[in-house]
Amino acid sequence: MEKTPENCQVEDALGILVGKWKPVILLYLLQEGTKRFSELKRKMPGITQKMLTKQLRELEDEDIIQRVVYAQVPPKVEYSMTDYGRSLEPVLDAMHDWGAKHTVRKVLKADQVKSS
Amino acid sequence: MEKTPENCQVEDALGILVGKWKPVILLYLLQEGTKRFSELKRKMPGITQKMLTKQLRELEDEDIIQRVVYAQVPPKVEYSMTDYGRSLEPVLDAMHDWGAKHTVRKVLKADQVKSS
DNA sequence: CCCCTAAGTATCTTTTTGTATACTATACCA
DNA sequence: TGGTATAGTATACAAAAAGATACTTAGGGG
Repeated sequence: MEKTPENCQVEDALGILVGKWKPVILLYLLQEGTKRFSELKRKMPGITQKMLTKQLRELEDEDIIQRVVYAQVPPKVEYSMTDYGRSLEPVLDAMHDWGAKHTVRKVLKADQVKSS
Repeated sequence: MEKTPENCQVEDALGILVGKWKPVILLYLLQEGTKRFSELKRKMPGITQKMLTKQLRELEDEDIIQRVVYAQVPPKVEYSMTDYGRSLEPVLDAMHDWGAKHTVRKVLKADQVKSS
């Protein structure tokens, strides 16, 4: 597909990735596989239950992740990437690579300020 | 740099790209080069002056774009990508590619619903 | 009986984003 | 003398995202 501003598919990917916690959730699921709700929560101190639930629901609604509920008490719910979700990996990779360089640059800039 | 959730540089790129109009602005500047404020505004019917100004300022603060003011009346201000900004191109490409496939998929899904 | 756990809901408040509208400066043109 | 154009700022307001806190459900352990 042609890549013009009028025809901006960038927004679609952006729409899925935007959310304070979504990238982190996706990286966890991509790299560490299936995770329970409580495991994700423990990994992200600072997130509230409501927020985690909301982000997971949104990702599930987009078919990026899969939610499996076990009928037991206390509840057990597992989340994992769908095949479709895994197709986002190149995007996350590109962002990560850019971010890594960006971080280096920020450090250099901060350095310049200090030594001036 | 290692790619782990704890070390999430994805957010940096995301932080720069998020904003209702930023991806479109960047695609315009990347693909069509230097643009005046009013040209960008005309290209994006629906954006308010305040919003366009704000998005441009934020991109400028991140050194993604460059702002050149000509001392004349009526005012003339030109915006263009910085070299650093151009380094975002792979990210935008990855997102665009994904978005293009995603669009196709959405169409197929809508189709399934109709034929069921 | 009461408390614990896991994975949530339900409300309410705050913060962040975005929209709408009006206003400014100043050279040039008729 | 008054209108036009450009690139804004100021102010008020609406909507969306995020955060804080309390409540729920039901089985198992003490």
